[in-house]
Amino acid sequence: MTTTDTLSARDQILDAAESLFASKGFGPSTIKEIGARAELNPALLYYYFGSKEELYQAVLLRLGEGLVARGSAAFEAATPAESIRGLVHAQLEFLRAHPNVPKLVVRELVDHDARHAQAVILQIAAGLFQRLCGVIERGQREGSFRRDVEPRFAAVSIIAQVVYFTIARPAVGVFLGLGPRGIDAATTDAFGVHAGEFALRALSNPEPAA
Amino acid sequence: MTTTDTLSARDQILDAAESLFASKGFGPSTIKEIGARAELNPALLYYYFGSKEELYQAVLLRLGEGLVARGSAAFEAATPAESIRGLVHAQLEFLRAHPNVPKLVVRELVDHDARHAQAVILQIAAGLFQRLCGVIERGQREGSFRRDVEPRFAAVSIIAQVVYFTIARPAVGVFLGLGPRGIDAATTDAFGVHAGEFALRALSNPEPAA
DNA sequence: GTCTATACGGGGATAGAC
DNA sequence: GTCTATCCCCGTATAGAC
Repeated sequence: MTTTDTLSARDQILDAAESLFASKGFGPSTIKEIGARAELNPALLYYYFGSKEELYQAVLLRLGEGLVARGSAAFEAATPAESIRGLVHAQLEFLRAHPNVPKLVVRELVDHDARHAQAVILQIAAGLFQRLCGVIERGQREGSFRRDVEPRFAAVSIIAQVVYFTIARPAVGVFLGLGPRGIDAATTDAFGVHAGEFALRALSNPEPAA
Repeated sequence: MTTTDTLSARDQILDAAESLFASKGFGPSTIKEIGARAELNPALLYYYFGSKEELYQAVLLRLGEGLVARGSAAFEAATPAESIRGLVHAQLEFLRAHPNVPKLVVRELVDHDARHAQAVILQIAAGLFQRLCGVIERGQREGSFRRDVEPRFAAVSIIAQVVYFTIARPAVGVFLGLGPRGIDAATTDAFGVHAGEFALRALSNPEPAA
């Protein structure tokens, strides 16, 4: 089982690094800690990845792959409105299930101005953002959405709600009067519904006949 | 000028630490760098603050004070709609002028689950969030805003747009087709207008007579 | 209050055995 | 491929002169 073990060791390191980078950031996470969490020798990291920084990039790359997939189903909905509801719901679900994703991406944004995350950002841009814009434009053509909205700004507003809620969870909990740990699954679901409807009301055409 | 020099040294350290923590994060910022940027001996840091962590807390505390002030004027507008427009504009202006603020706060959220930022979060909650909720509720009572919206969720959605746009600037630039550095002042202003109108359309009552 | 000098630990990374 | 041992630098923090 040499091959299996090889893959497994590499993945063990990636898993350990992902959770450590997500919880502590790049700088404070140490090679020795990553090795310990992976239950492997820290020196293996250099065998597989060459350096701590290259390991970091590999983690980001692997993360980006799973991110787009989850939202894709939403774009097959019949109406633009359903697509948007589905997308918000799917993204919120995904981010809740994988809290490392937004943490790592946002950390990369503020820590390194996204220098290591260009590939991930392009993935998201092509896989989610552009398609969301397409859905909005379709709604505008079909007359259900108002035309005096810049589709790309609207897409930013939609994504912003989901991402902010996830990232700023401790602050949002305090804002809502629930305490820094007070956001539960029910609140998250309720906010997901709100975010979708909020966006749809902002987009909906007051004169559907126009 | 002993007193002046004393204050000035302390503030020089705070200024240097603020910009360094904002640009590199807490972990990677070193005592020696902070001293160098402040043009003072690194050992002074311990004289004034006791430790690197206590210095960090002092930076966060000082930052929180200026944050609320800028938005406060908006709450004196005549109508809820004007308050929301004014708040979005003022916050976007403030965040653009002080890019350290969102960076440090978000960094603290993801790095330490906001453990060091509790005081700042409470400040924002009391000084901005609650008042924003109050404005929304007033609009609902007066009939200009629809009543089937949870005011606190709506407030989160409003803040989310502004914060996300600021924090995720490199990603948003790519999304908009402008490149990672492509967001200029005009785009920021345009988005600010959009964000305000987006929220107001989502809130506005379709049957103003109700 | 401000500086110099230094202790001390822990960091990333490498050499080389197996 | 995996491990042991270790180098060397740089980090925080302190002691003590001025």
